[in-house]
Amino acid sequence: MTTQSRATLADVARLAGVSSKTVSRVFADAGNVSAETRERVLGSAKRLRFRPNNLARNLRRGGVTNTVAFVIGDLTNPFYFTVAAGIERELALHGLTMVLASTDDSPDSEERVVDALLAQRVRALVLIPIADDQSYLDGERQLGTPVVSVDRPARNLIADSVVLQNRVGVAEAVRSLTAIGHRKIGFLSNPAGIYTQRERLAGYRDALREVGVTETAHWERLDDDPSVSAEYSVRSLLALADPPTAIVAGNNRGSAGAVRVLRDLDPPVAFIGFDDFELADALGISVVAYDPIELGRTAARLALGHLADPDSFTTQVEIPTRLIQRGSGEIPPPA
Amino acid sequence: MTTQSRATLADVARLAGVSSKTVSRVFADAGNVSAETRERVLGSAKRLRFRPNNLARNLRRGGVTNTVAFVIGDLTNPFYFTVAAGIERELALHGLTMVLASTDDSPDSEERVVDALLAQRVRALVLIPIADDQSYLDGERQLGTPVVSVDRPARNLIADSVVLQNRVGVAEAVRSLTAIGHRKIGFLSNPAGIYTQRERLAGYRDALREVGVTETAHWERLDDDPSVSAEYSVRSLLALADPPTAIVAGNNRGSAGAVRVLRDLDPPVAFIGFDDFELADALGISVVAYDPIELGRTAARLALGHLADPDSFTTQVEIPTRLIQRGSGEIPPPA
DNA sequence: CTGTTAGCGCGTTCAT
DNA sequence: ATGAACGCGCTAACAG
Repeated sequence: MTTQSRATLADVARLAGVSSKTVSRVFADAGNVSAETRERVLGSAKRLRFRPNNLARNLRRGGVTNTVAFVIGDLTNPFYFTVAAGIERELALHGLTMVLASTDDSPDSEERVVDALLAQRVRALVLIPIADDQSYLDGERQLGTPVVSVDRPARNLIADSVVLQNRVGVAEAVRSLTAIGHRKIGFLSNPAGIYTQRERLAGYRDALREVGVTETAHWERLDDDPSVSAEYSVRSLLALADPPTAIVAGNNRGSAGAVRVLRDLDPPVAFIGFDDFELADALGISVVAYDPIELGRTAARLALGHLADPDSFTTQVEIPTRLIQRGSGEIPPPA
Repeated sequence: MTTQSRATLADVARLAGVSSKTVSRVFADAGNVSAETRERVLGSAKRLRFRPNNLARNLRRGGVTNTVAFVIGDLTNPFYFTVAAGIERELALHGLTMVLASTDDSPDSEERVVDALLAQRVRALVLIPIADDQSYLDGERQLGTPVVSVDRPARNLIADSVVLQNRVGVAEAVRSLTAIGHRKIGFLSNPAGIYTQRERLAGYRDALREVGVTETAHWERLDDDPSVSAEYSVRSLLALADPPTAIVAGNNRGSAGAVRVLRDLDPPVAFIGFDDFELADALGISVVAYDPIELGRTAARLALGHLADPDSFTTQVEIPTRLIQRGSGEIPPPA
């Protein structure tokens, strides 16, 4: 197989017997070209397998592309990817494409990955902050590139952000448990150090404080070690001298572990997870749910808004959560 | 907020008192520049918030970028995005980034989406074919752009492909059922029209034919309508005068439905699904599993291989599947 | 180790 | 309705 070289505007123009500008008009403006010339140009283009070069086009137009970057932590996490789906959809409505890059949840690689994307002249940057300082983006922001942080607020950077109603969502869940009499409620969190988990923990404490429970430390299983399984944490709670009658998980990792342990317990232990998951309905698991697609769409909309009006104020959006009762959260404490 | 204009190589060169080529060397070659000059250039660049423009760089270098396109059907499908994760990882190892575009499983939009990506001068194209003709890509392939189809073979196009061991995998699953005495085995498929499902159906028939069962039509639930729920299909099988004693599902959609229906059945009905899923182990569901990450990695490797050696032959790879027994597939037929 | 010249493929700005 | 000249930001190919 021989690899031929690519045809350019000029090649097409030569074959069609017109100037390159006319070909340019056919492929871009679509105006001021006679139908006959147009046909001839398109015919030549097809014969030469011509494809307009967006690199050159964008360069001439001032170095702006039609792509928006999304910097994601871990590509295998369904949550992140569903957010990506939302971003992609919203962008597609506006003729923009998404480039995706992963930091593999490594704070050190964040700046490197982001830099590489900015060098591609993306029009906007949506990111899930992993590092604990995003001040390196300030210059780019001042140059007019919209920056939107998702799931967690950016640190040391003025930027739009879209986060979940973490604290209120968990508080609502815990309140539903205290309302039916629970007072001994466990909380699972791993990794406990990140923003979302800290917020959810705060919500858990809020709701318990409302009913006079302030000593919660022994019911909290806060870890920052992926090797500590959620199953293990649940079992350690149940092994307490005074075990909880209900458990709340800060993420779907915790739910997966809890489901495995709590299924055949007698007396049953109430459970509410954060993040909905496939089959949760079939298993009767109550959860604090939200719309991850909407999270992505909202982030994309904020980016597009800044693109349309560079002088607009930065915005913080909270995506609502809602408690979905499916049984496991409605189990009362043993009499 | 005022948006300043972006600094260029020349701006940095002027401030540093060197030629633009020297600045270029600092940011690209990283060779043949004295440490002192280098420092001065980097200092000026920082002050001006200079960021190299990859568009211009790539244009000058012959219009080749560092991006590979992945055209995906439906971003919200966990299978697809896990494949994407594999692609991204493999590409990242080679300094390439992935751009992602979705056809929303609409055959009509495929060519449009692909065209837009090719105009961005991606170095290679990985796609999940949705349309039933990919001949429109032949010109691009002849120009040297590697094309790799994933999950399904491309139609009317010479291209590398990576598919699953669909037929063999399902045959193995069905054989495990016939081995313990099952003869009446149902098969769920929706959408039944696509390549993977047709292959899996063929595997199902293969294995049953081996034990002399050739009349399988009434146990096959083949639909091409998303509104027909898997639950409904399962129930319709169980409602037969002579209901199956085991059921095999062609995808995880079928598994989700089957799990809901089969949980509390007496006598129990054996079940094996295609595609592994979260909590399948906790639920004791046997499945035909494979490594979707590996599917993506392999696709990326094929693309990279063609990039390294444009004259290499096209390759068809089959990713192995394996039967994971977790209980549901080991239930014998009622005596 | 550093600079000069030319041009990647296209669109803009004029002109005709 | 069409064309000529120039330049977007950068790097290849040469000098020196």
